[in-house]
Amino acid sequence: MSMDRRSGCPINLSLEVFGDRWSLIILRDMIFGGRRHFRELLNGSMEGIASNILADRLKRLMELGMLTKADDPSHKQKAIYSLTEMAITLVPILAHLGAWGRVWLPVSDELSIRAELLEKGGQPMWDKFMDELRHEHLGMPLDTMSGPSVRATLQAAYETLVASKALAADSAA
Amino acid sequence: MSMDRRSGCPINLSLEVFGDRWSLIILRDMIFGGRRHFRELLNGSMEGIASNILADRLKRLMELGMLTKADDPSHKQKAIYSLTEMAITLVPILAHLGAWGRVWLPVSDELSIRAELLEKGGQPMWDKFMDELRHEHLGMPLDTMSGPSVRATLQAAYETLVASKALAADSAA
DNA sequence: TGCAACCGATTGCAAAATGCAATCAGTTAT
DNA sequence: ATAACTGATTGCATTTTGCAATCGGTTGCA
Repeated sequence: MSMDRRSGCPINLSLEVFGDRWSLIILRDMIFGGRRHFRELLNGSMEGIASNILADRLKRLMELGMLTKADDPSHKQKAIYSLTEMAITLVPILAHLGAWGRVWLPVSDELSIRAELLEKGGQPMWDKFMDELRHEHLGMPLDTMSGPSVRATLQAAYETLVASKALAADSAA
Repeated sequence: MSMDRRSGCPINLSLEVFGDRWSLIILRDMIFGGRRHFRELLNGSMEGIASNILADRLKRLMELGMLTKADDPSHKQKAIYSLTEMAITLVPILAHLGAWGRVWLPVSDELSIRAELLEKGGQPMWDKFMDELRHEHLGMPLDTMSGPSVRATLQAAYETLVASKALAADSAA
């Protein structure tokens, strides 16, 4: 990986980390989708990432310190990718990014419900989510065990909306 | 510009808008640097953008609704680029991005002082800044005229730091 | 034991994006 | 007159991307 930096500006450096069309998509799928394996990321990606691009970005994100890789004890070939603290602290940025996109871009209802809830939940919800991610990826103890996980909450809202949309489409047909 | 979207996910759509290495740099220079003209952006860019890339991105950002272009009455050839509301609302995202980069990436002291002040100022400072940008780019009245502008405050802090660094380097030599 | 499915990648290749230098025609200041 | 400056455009070499096929090894099942 090229380590030549264009400038020491924080925004520029951040852009050099995830200013491409795939890195943040992969992190999104790990954070919100709970994906940890290559194949999960490959097949689960809504946007259809190619396997060579995925391999390249995983390697790059590891070199940047955003991910770590470990052997899966249940399968000699399987690797488990984990988020580092550096990646987990992207949660507020992802929340803002989703909120901005929801206002200004042609988002789909189903896919933006998560962003809406995350925006409404604000910093307390982001803190809870980051705490859960630290537990899941770094093995840290959960600060507080209060109700369903943030990811489960978001996922449930998404599935409820998809189901109600399907129902509406059925009754219209 | 290609309008085919990979998915309706807010994060993905946001990434399709500025998930490249230059778009956000240009917006940064317009927002924090106050640049409005092609040459200002071309020569003032710390990262050294090429003129063809700049022309392409300006066109693209206009098509996306992030910028508008107007004639400069003082010079028949000059064009003035203005931020739209869509671009102005990126301020909190840029603030978060800068804050994240300051923590995790090898930023330079001089260039990160702005990000530090913007982070410490929080939402009130971001609101004031957006208000000033609306005045500057959209001709809207200033809500409150209170002290120096946010941009001037950030710029002054930057210059003070550069001067003190130069002084320290002199005394060491 | 054979075999299909699955594992994380890698390879070859075409297409697109990028970076760089030179250049453009029109405008302005001297 | 002319030199500098305006927002670009062009040509070209290099790099990155996207896609499809494939790799060698592992696993679960018959």
